[in-house]
Amino acid sequence: MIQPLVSYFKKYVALDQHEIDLLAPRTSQRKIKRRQFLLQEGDVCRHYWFIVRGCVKMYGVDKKGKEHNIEFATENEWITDIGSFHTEKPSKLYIEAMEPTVVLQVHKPDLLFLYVHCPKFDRNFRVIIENKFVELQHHALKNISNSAEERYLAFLDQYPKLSLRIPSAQIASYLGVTPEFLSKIRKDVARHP
Amino acid sequence: MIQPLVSYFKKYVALDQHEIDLLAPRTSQRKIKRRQFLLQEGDVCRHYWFIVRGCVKMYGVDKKGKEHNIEFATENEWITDIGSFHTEKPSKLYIEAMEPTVVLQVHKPDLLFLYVHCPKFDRNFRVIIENKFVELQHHALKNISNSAEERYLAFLDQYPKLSLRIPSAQIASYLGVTPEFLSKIRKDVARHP
DNA sequence: CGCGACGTTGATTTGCCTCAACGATTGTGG
DNA sequence: CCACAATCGTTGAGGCAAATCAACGTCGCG
Repeated sequence: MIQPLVSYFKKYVALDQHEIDLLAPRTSQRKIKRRQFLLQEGDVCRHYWFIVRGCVKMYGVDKKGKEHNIEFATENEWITDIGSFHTEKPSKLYIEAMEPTVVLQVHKPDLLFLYVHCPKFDRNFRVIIENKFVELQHHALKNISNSAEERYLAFLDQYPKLSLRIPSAQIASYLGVTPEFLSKIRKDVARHP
Repeated sequence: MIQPLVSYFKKYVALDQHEIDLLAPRTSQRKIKRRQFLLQEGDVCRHYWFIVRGCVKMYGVDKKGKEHNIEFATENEWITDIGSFHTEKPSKLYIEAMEPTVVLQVHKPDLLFLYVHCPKFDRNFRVIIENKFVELQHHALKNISNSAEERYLAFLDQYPKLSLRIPSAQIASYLGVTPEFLSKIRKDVARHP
């Protein structure tokens, strides 16, 4: 059942049988429907989730009630609110399924156990978060230096599959523009190839 | 000489004498003047830098030649272009001193040596990057969900010392607004307490 | 069938940018 | 020690990118 996860770690430092045996009993599979939540504002985030199948979004809600996406995750990606996970303070974020989704979740005490008993997990999760950091930094820089149209084209370029899979209003939220304005951008882009 | 760094690690998982002895010969102190660079676009980033004294900014330059700050670092903080450091591809970023600055730098082969020979460094650098990730995520979310004035006030609140230490044009660049517009914000804020 | 999710369009408004100009400092070389 | 340049913050006029608000068409689905 944790086969997707074992394959995933081969990209970093592959796990040996002993490590797989440590990991397997500390993950649990969970199925969530479209529009269900893995995390809601106010919850303390106590898990890392590995997406086996499906697609989720992570977002914050501003004082006017608008949602602002900061991260998407699909097959073979990890998602969690690292801030809340560490501090054990209530999260200000939501993680919600955009499709029927299957995750493997690792509970915080189990992850700490893995860190303590096997340094390779420290290593692997260090590299995972480094990659996430690079991606986020790239996104943050583009957001302050490029126009909305440039950001949209960059998104299509960087996440071609995702852009076909999720509603464009979700992309708009991630890019920091309104759905209406993104619609205009799409029209312009279609006109001017 | 590496005393500031040893003290720093006590915040995470403190180093024992053996680990200090591994680390010390693998750091080198470097002094850079105001406006000098630790990294320029096109360089491959081969170091982690720990700021002992001073202050640096990391930024990208857009096609119109404008600088956009994505990170500041001051005493007891690490800075590097993690993307370039990992891939060994040329960086698209600059790291420039805003004040006369003293850093301890760790060269990539030395860091890899530390990772391999002592798991505690994996652990510590995992936690360091996790904290940086949380900070960046916070910033990215604010940038798409708040007005320029709200972002400015949040910056003052989160980095009160830094906001007194660096020119406000640098803050404007970090917040994604022009210096002129930030000036107007400051006037409004001063008027309306 | 009817309802909610989704995308689109247009009219109007606004937050922020551009450009240009101007003091106030600070630094620096003659 | 002064002249001069460079940096830094500020102000104002005008313009544009993107938001707001409202309305409408289409689709998929319960």
